[in-house]
Amino acid sequence: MTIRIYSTLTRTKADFRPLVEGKVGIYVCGPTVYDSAHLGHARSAITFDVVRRYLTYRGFEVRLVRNLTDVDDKIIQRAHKEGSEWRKIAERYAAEYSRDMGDLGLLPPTVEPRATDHVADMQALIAVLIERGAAYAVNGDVFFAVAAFPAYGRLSGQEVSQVRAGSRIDVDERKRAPEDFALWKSAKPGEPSWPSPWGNGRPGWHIECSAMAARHLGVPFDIHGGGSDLVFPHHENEIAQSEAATGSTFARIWMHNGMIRVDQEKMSKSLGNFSTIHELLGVHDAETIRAFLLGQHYRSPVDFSMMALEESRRALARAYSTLARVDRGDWGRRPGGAGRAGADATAASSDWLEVERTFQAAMDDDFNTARAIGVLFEAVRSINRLADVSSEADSGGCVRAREGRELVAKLGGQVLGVLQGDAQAWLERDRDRRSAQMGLDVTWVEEQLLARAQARSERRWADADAIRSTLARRGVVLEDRPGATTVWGIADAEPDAPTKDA
RNA sequence: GGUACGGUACCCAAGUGGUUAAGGGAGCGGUCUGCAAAACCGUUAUUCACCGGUUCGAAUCCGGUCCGUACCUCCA
Repeated sequence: MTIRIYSTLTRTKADFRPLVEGKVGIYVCGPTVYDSAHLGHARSAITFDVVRRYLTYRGFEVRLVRNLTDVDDKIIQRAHKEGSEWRKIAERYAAEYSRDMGDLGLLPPTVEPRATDHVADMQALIAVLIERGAAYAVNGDVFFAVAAFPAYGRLSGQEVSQVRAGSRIDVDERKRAPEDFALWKSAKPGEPSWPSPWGNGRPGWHIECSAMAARHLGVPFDIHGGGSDLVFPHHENEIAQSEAATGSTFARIWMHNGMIRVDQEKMSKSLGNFSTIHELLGVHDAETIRAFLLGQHYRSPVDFSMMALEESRRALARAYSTLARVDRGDWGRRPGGAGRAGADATAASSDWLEVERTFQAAMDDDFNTARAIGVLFEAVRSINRLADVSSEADSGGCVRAREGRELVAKLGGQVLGVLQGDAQAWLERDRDRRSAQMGLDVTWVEEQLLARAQARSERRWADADAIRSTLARRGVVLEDRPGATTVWGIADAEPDAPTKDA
């Protein structure tokens, strides 16, 4: 089975054949480091983290390049506003981004190039463009001449005439045509600048990606990724610059992730409706955020809400409790559960080889993580069924359940970055976090548990139940396990009722 | 105005020509349990915004209508 990938360039899925057998080069547009990263940045990064992980799982040697734009108008503005130095701003937010991505469980990119380390590469590229007549210098600025690149607009489906009709284009007398864009900006007082053949200045935004991709992957390369809001003009301009300069294809496949929406609007800095990654990680586990994002296809817009995140948390908690159950060898408590039909279903769905094949088929189809997660949840149910009907720890059913547990952890962990690590520890962290959020006195809960255990051992059921109700009113739910042990957890909030915080 | 993408159950969501329309959340009924919880079983879309058309066959293709979102030089 071959992997099929949707390319924005062709608007269709096609079989993936890398340029070099067994190897894949990917370039993803990273952030401009002028402020904290929000969920939208996380989505893009996680999308391509999973692309990379899956291709690696399928045996490819992946080289992932994700840049940092560390010189830009917004960085300079921010520095002026804070009375700071632009390099310090860039440094601060680059470090924060790196920390956030690590916290979200992203594998570090193979290379994380910075624009300021590639100014010479950009200048060389600009020089070639001027030499070829695709760019022109005017008083220290250099512009790309869109007219010199007839294929301009192919990626976004825009026509130059229509672009020109757009009212948002800056009128700039120095440009030959309104759609031309800056490759090099002449230095202004108080702004960072580098010497160049056209005078002191700094690079335009688009040229950095062309230069860094060429430097770290060579041209052409396999996959270029980024948010769908970058299709026009950023990626369109990258193509124009790179292909006008080299005469060759730039990126073979263009992948774009969809935007995050809040109340039917795009989450963005300018609208102010964003949640930073750091804030979200204060409320939810990284894997919950990953599961939420990966629960829908990467190209679709996703509507963000705290309720939706909470649903993902519950789903993940269910999977984790199954893994933990297998780990502690909790077998055969409800032999009647599955029934005849259930037993057949179990046999069919606990064919782990088949499960892995189905998972692969989902991921092969343009990285359909939503379907892949569905496969994992079906496996979780099978594991529970097996555990329900099997009792001897060395019986076939228990062995199969353990194998299933390993498979779920392997696929989830290696490919999606969820369900990795110790299941019991995840559940405990989840409980601790939620009890803290509710302001629950854990010591008091433990005392109640002891009192109830005493009552139960004396068969004072009414007293035991009274304690259960008292705890329930505080949102604590009890689970009596085999033996004399009782574990406690936090009850799920009513779906429609807002969470009480008083 | 131009360019794309989308509208599937109570909610989220996968499915883009053909067996019972994934999965998750929520609800309800049941098994199990001292009572519970968890888990499991069953159940909640004869139907995929609406109207036409193509086809032996359509959620899926085509045309139209309505609604939503994004992009059109700040954006992941």
